[in-house]
Amino acid sequence: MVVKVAATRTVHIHTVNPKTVSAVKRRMRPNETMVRLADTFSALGDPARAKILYALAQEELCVCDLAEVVGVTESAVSHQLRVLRALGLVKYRRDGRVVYYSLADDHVRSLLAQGLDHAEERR
Amino acid sequence: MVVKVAATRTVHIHTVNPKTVSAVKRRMRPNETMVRLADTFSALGDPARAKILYALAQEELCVCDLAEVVGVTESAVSHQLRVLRALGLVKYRRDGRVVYYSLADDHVRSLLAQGLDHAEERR
DNA sequence: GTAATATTTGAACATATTTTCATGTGATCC
DNA sequence: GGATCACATGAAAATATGTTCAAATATTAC
Repeated sequence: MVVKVAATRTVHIHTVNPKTVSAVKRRMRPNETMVRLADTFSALGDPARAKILYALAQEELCVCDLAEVVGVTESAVSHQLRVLRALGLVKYRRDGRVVYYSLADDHVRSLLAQGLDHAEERR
Repeated sequence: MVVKVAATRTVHIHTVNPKTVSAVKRRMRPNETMVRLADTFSALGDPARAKILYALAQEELCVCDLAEVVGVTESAVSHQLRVLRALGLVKYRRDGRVVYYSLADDHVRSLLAQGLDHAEERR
């Protein structure tokens, strides 16, 4: 629906099913929550990071071994690990000059498993 | 470990735990699978798309109502719906000039639920 | 102390993603 | 038929993201 808001400006105020819209809006989670949700999924949404997490789902690994497993440079892995750390998805411990990373909790493990179900079920 | 591969070139051949590396590599899924996995998570990895999917997890909605719920333009929603369609995450039906979208299957619904668990559990 | 190793960091670059805006298409209403 | 509405699409613009390379930090070995 086109509505005139000034002599020269019009605006669309569409809502085909206003009741449905307000019901769904009411049930929508706060923006902050949805952004955090999206951030979590984003973390899994890059092949390198998905591989890192899948590898860590099996065993604790140090940066250089992760780089070898994933097939990218250590620097690239380190940058990715920083975002995973910031999201609280991985934790680490230092042993001498080697830093071992592992999954922060089982949430990620089950998200990965469920995502793989979907990705591997095939047409 | 730095290895000289030519008079002027050196290369790092790091592997702190070679056995672990080969074990994890052996269990790693094919690259194609991991890319598809990442693609699926990417779809959920944008706030607008996450909101769209969360809304559709409740009810079938048309494009303009989705735009209203999510708080972006219809054009933007339409573009996002195209990527969700391409990934087989949503389906749609036409009713006159209105197009109603809904979730393609329950996979996404459970991924969303599980992601929300993580996003809402606090710190 | 110096040298070497494992990792982190910063900045530049390349690439991808998202939104906007204008236009195109299909359907209904008159 | 023409006008309008709901949606889709393309290209440009604005952002964001990921990798690379060089340099910095932390730890150990000597």
